[in-house]
Amino acid sequence: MTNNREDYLKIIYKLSQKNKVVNSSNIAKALNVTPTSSSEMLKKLRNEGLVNQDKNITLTDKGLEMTQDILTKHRLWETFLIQYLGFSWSEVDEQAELLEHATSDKLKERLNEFLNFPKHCPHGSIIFENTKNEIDTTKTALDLEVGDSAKLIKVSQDKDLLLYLDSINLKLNDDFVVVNKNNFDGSLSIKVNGEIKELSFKALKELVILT
Amino acid sequence: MTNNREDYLKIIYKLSQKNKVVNSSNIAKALNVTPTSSSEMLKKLRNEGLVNQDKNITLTDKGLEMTQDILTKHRLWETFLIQYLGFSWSEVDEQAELLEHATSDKLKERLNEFLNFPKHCPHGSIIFENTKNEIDTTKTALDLEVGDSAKLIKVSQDKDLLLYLDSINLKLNDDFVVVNKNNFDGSLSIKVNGEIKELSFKALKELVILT
DNA sequence: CTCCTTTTTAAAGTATACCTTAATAATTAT
DNA sequence: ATAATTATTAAGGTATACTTTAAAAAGGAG
Repeated sequence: MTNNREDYLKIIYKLSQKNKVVNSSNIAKALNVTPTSSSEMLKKLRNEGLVNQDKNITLTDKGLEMTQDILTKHRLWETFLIQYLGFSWSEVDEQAELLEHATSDKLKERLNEFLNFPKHCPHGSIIFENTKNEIDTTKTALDLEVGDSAKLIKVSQDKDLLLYLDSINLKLNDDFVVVNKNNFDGSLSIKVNGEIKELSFKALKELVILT
Repeated sequence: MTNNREDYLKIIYKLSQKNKVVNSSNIAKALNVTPTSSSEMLKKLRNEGLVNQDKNITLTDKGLEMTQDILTKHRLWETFLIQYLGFSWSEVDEQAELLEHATSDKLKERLNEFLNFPKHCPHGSIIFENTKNEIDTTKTALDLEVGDSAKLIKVSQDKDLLLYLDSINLKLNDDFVVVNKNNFDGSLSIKVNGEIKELSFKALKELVILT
C-alpha cells in the first residue's frame, strides 16, 4: 500500500460522500493529475480488489476498510494538531495529510487513547472506530464551498448556538447559498432570502445540512 | 529533498559520529542497499552540495544543517512517543523514522514547544536546537575499568540492542558500578540498584556513558 | 612493484507514478 | 441519427531509486 493508493481511496470515498459522479475524470480533477494517470491507477486498484468499476467507481469492502483506517489516522492527527499544538483550522489538513501515511496501527491506537477516543475530528467528521453506530453521511456546513447551496436540516442542541442562530435569524429548513469562504478563520458568508449572514467556523460544524 | 536523501544524510552523520570510515560501501551496508546504489546516490548529493567526497565522505555545512534538522524531528517524535504514548524503547525508533519525514518546520517547532524544549531524546541523544553548546559525542562503556562508576546516558538506535536492554531491564540514566571485567571476551559485569547484570563486549561500544 | 582484494563507475534493466499525444468509446445535444 | 463533447485506453516517455553484471580504479600485502 503506497501513499498514492491511499490518496486515491480517500478521494473516491469523499466524492461519493458528496454524491458526485465517481469516475476517472473527477478523480483526476480532485487529485490534480491527468485523467490518463488516474485511469491507470484505478486499473491497479481494481486488480488489487480495492475498487469496483461499473458506471460509478465504488470501494469494495476491503477498500472501504482501508479508507476508513486512513481517514481515522488523518482525523486523529487533526485533533492532536489543533488541541495540543495550537494549529489553526486552515493549516491542519495539509500537515495531517503527511502524517496519516506515516502512522502505524499501533501509533493510531495509542494516539486515539491519548486523545481519549474522540468521536469527531475538529472539522466535525466522525472518527469511525469511536462511533460504531454513526454513519459518515451527515454533512455539516463545514463541507460547503463558495457557490454551494444547501438547506439547514439539523443543529446540535447547544443553548448558546441556538441563541446565536436566533440572533442572526437563521432557522431550520432555511435554504441558502455560500457567497464567500474566509480561509483565515474558516467562517462562511451565506445568503438567505436575499440577506447576507456570517457563520463563524465554530458554528459551522454544528449545522447539519442537505445539499 | 526526498526521504531517501534524508536517510543518506543521517547515515553519513551517524557513521562519522562512530568514527567509522564513511565511504560508499559502509553506507551501502548500513542502508542495506548495494554499493552501486549508494555510490550513485552520493554522486547526486555531491552535485547538490550536501556532501564532500575526498577519502572520507563528509557533510557540507548545508548538509549538516539539514541532517541536524532531520535528527531533531526524529528525536522530538521519540520523546513524544515514549513520554505521551507509552511506546517502549525498542519500538520507538522505527515509528519516529516514518514521522520525521512527514514533519514540517512548523510542526517541529510546535512539537518542540509542546514537549517543553527537551535537551535530549529518550535515547540520550542531544536535540540540537535546544542544546546550543553541547557536542554530540561522549565516552562509551568500552572505556570502563573495574571499580568505575558511570551513568548510562545514551544508546545507539539498534533494534536488537534495544530489545536486549529491555530484556535485562537496563534503562537510560541508570547509575552503575563495574564489578568485573572479563578479559577473555571483554564483557563487563555491572551492578545496578544492587543487581548484577552482564554486558557483552558487543553491547559496550553502543552504550554512551557519563563518568 | 606486482598481485589481490576492495571500491567505484559504467551499462542496462526493474518498478512506481507520473506525463503527453493520439485514438477509440461513450455520452449528450441538436 | 449525426455531430460535438467528454471519457477512456493505448503507446511511448520522464524521473526516482533501486537492481545486476561487468569493467576500471584504488589500496594493501608480500
